[in-house]
Amino acid sequence: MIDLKYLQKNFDEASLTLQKKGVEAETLQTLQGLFADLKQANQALEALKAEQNSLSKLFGQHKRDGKDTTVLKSELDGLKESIVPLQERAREAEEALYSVALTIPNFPDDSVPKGADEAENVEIRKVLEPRTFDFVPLEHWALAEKNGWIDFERGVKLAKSRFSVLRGEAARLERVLINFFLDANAKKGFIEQSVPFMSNAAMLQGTGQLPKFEDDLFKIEEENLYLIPTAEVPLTNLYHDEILKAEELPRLMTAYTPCFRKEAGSAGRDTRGMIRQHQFNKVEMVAIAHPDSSDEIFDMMVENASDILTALGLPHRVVELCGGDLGFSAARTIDLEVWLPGQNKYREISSISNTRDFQARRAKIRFKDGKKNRLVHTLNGSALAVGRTIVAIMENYQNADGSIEIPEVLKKYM
RNA sequence: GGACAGUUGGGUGAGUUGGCUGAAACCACACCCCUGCUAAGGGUGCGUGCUCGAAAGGGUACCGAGGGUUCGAAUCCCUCACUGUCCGCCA
Repeated sequence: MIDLKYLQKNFDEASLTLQKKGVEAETLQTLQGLFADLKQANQALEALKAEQNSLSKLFGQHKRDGKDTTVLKSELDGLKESIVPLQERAREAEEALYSVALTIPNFPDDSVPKGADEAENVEIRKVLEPRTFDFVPLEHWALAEKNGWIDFERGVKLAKSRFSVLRGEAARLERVLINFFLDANAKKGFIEQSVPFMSNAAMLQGTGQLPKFEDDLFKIEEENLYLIPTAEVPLTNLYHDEILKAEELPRLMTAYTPCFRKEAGSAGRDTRGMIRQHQFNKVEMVAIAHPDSSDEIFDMMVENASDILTALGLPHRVVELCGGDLGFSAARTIDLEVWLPGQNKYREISSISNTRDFQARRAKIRFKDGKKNRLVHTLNGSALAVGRTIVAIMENYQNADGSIEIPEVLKKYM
């Protein structure tokens, strides 16, 4: 959630900044109005409550002293009655405020490039030269068929479309990649965690998936739980509603989890192959950081993910997202896009974001800064998406006969 | 799934004949003093959110969550969640 007090004091600036993310000034006007309403409603209510409290105290005293209380009682009865509508008004004002506030995206950093969509993202650098093929490289789904690696049909039979089954070497490669990623992250100081793959609504609100993006989540109705769309949710919320000591920062965490997404709104996109599945595996990094060091940690996370791709010998590029392509919670995001020779294009394989205090405010994650409690910064990033790494290995390491080499660094794991 | 018990501040834990308890005491922690050596003594401070205030300080809310009774609830009632124990079931 954005800082409403900041919005109130710096409306024009804030409104300009959020334009980058496509938020209308009008919406912010409304929000500001609701914030003022709530304040006013609370002030009126609290004044009466104060009176009620002190008179009730007096009432008790009179009772004990055996004094007459009939006058006080009728006064209090009147007060009580006049409090009811104020209470209702305050409740409504709060509801109205949050129903809007929770749907406003984070402020992008000043450094974020302007732009409407992914076409205007900015390439920062390329790493590794794509190899040249003396044959026409195949797409991964064709290679999967040749090698019997992926059973798309039976995945659909077991669940529904956008589910698949990995077989033999491919299944093993998946397991090996997870280990490789976790080990690499551990070397950078990320502590491995094994977390629930389901999450309750409060946690999902903490990281920003709810209430706005409920349609993207698989929900278990009877239990009031959701399948996690990313390990960012459990990892970040590990410290939900906690106050950490300054010296406990940063907390660096990593976890392997499957991720579940309905992919609502991407109908027809990437339907062939395993680029976009309802369930995919991912190893995630999350950092809970002191505000002063979140930029430094962000760079470290980008470097870590990029280094992993380099170690796998996978050509990729580092891309800074423009305002229009930035996610809801992110102040800044760098994507790593891996080269897919079969598709002849770069495709996202990792996304690293600094959400600043946006998630921390929702999830109430603070730290003691001397006497005061301050919001932490939270960061998250994939290192890496497992399924897409398999796709990248297949396409980049394919031979003319359709067989696939295993990258050197993975051989000791296989 | 069934039965019973419980859920208070960083921890242990009082308070459950409703008011003087936002919360005793102890521990932990921070600062200060004494002392002078590996141990101890004394003092002060020490929950969170919102809000008013330049600050000092004040108001309000929170004793698992939500609702109810009442002039007034940590204390009474209802619903739910969670924890513990026993039974059942089970990888």
